[in-house]
Amino acid sequence: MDVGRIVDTALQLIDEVGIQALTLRMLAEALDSGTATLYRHFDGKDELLALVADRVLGEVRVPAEELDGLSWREAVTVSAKAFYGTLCRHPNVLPLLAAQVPVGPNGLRARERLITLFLSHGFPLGLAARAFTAIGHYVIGFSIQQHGPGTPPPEEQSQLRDYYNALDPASYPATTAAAEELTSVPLDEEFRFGLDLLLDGLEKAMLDAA
Amino acid sequence: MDVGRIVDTALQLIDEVGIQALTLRMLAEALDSGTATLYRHFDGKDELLALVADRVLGEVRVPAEELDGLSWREAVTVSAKAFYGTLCRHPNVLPLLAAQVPVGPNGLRARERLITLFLSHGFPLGLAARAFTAIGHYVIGFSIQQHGPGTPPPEEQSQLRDYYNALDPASYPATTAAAEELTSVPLDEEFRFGLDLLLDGLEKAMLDAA
DNA sequence: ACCTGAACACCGTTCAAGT
DNA sequence: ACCTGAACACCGTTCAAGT
Repeated sequence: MDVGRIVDTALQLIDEVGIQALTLRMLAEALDSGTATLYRHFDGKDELLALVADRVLGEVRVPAEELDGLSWREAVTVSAKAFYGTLCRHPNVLPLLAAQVPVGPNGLRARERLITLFLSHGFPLGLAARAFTAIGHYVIGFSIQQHGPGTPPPEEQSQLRDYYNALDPASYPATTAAAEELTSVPLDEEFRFGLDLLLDGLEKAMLDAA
Repeated sequence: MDVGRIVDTALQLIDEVGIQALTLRMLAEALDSGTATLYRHFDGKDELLALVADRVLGEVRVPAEELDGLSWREAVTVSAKAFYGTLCRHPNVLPLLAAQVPVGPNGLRARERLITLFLSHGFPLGLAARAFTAIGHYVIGFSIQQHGPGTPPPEEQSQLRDYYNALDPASYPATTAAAEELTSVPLDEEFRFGLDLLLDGLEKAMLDAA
């Protein structure tokens, strides 16, 4: 039994039941083993979870050919969407990615690629570094807010709308007026909206720097 | 013993030891009580944590007078900085705020106020709603990334720089080149940078809509 | 009627005993 | 030398017994 299979199984279980509900006993049983055996392959639950987080980051696939010939703006959009898509496939893993700066091998590779992308399009080093950080924050922040109170996404959206609509309009005139807008916009579209805000800002920063 | 005192004490303990390390026994002892007694005031640890999260949101104070006469851009900046400042005082609470859409009374009030701010400056309803979401995502996402691997902020920044610098420059040329930029920029400045990107984008969206 | 000590089922982790 | 059953300390939660 190698670490890869343990991490794969842990990710599968987390996708099904969440981080909170994953227990080492459950994981051991799924691997036809015992909890004590697991400890021979990693140092504790926290380290295992870090491996799972990096495993998910490794799932983000942006073939270099796909970015060839694109403007930096298009290339960043493709990359951010790929990242976002992967996070949406593993919503239960999001708290792990948000809780700390990812420094596993796959996290480092992703960081390296995006900073290189900015540099290759003439961004000054400082702007490239901060652009990377801002976009990373945005994608993770957006994804984590989206997959909120545990319930499945479609249910949740309409539940949230019901909640907003049930509020007293006298106390919350703006929130109730915007209830439809806050919850009915397709999430992909809302993701694009915020991303475009950031890209508009970066475009302006590049013009100002030139 | 009222719920307010329980939540205040829980927040104090979380500020000191973190969410993971807070136990109901510890909380009960700090209140000179027993765990069973706590359950008469809330339904379980999760509900208590939701109360703590909303308690923190209630700490964000932006007096209406302070926003009088400001442009929407200035007013949003003041509000976002106040929010950010409060989150920095309670970094251990961040995972709670990121894990779900805050629907407690203080969360609702904050949402209402910011959407109203946009509306009062002529933003269309849809743009106001999405601007609120984008900025909320950004502030929480930025804050949560900033307070990463458990270690205190100053240590962490230099630790992270050492980590980046120790990488093989042949494998990670961009990351090592940007190591200084990634970790040495004052955090407040970096926060402002990303926020300004968003505000630039919103300004453009307003011009396009007009 | 209200409160709570003590117990319950279960967790992450460890280690002495097995092979 | 390697593996692991069984135990340890402790968790969130519950309830029957006290006041």
